[in-house]
Amino acid sequence: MVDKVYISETGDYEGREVLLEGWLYNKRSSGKLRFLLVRDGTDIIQCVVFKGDVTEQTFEIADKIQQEASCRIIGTVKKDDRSPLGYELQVKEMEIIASSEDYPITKKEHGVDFLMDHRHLWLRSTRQHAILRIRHEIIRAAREFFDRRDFVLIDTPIFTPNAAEGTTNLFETDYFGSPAYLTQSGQLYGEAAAMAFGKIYCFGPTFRAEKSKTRRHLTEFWMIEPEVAFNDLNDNMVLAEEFVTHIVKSVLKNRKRELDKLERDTTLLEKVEPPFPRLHYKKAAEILKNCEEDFTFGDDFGAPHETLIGEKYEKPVMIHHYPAGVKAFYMKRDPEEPEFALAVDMIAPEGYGEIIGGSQREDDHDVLLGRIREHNLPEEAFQWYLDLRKYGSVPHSGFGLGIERTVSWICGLKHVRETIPFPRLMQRIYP
RNA sequence: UCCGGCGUAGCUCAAUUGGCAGAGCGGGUGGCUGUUAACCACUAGGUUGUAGGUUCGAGUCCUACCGCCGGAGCCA
Repeated sequence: MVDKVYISETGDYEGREVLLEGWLYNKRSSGKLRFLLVRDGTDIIQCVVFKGDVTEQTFEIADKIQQEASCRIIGTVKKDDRSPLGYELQVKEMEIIASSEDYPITKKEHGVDFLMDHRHLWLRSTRQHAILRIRHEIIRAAREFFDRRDFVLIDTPIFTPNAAEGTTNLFETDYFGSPAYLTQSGQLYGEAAAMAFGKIYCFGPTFRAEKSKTRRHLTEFWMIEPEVAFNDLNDNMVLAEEFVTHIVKSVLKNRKRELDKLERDTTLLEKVEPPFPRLHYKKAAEILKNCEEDFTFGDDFGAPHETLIGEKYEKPVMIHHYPAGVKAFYMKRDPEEPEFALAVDMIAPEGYGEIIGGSQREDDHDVLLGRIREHNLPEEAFQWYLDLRKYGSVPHSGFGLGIERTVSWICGLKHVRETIPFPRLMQRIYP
């Protein structure tokens, strides 16, 4: 009985006969030789079929097998320095499990739209493997970071009865005859959980119905949001920079191969280390003034502004104390300068823009109630949220990190659509 | 919603001033004992996004529409 092995394990079987199961990635030939590149998800191995070594039937199979046909191959593992894997398989027998007629994704380049129409098949390519393995590592490291610090994972609801910040950018669904909305953030529920458990995080999909057609936007994306009781804005920034550092270091350590595959220059990633530069909004606005970029003091920063500031530093930058008027109702204002909110955005370097948005939350019941009224929000819907300020309110803060933008930055991609297995964009909900 | 760009073979693209619609890849057939996006020869493959207009003649110029891409706003 031959051992069935994964390609990633073949190094342990040098000189031995093994059984591989996989799909044909590519095929080349030369006279009486057939070179089959076979993948099984763990890696790719070149299988060499020599006409003199196999039956006529096996050689025929090796000759005719189509791209992405599934197959079973028995052969001997041989060390070979010409192989990227270090090993290849000298084939003895093979069989086709299922054929693959006219596989649409060929070896030549394709356009993005075509590839996105075939996203279910595109996932089989090596570049997508590298990106999605890095995504996995980022998520793994993010959870590890909070788990090690004894944060409790609290899953927040996806159906919500009302909008946190107005309904225009929310997806509405029919919830047994009443409108319900897909969540745009777990934060408010995270605050309730932080009052119960002290330090928590939530991790789940979020939905924005904004008609954004840019390389940074998805309508469905994943966000990881910690919330910590008794943390002020400064604690929040320390947590954020340590968190991002842990993620970057984990990827550099555990996914070197994938970064190489993507030809990512890791020079700047290797410099990610606390402390990150911190910029008061006023200071950031001053930088923009010197850049001749169109900007009015008091406005929020647009994407070009963020890029400009982000490119001035080698590490991620944290901009804090935004004008209260441009920020959400739940953000606490600085008692020293009440025109500014205790908010912080983290801007990734190399033009990747905002990856984190966070703040210290308003913890005073009456002030918060006033804000809800100022914003014309439905007061009754926020009773439970106001309760958190009625029963033992404490200073607290948190932030949300966008997974796809983080993957995009760390992988050095120019578009977020490749960072999620099945992206949902304004113009795309297939496949 | 606004601004800009692009729609030609299954895919990626070319077609000079408006003058015979082409190449590579992929498919098919044949050849080669070490290929690395293998190579070589042959072969099939087209309502040039749609509708109208200008012209002797439109892939090319004009109008409208459709689709996609990028950017702005909004945000992670």
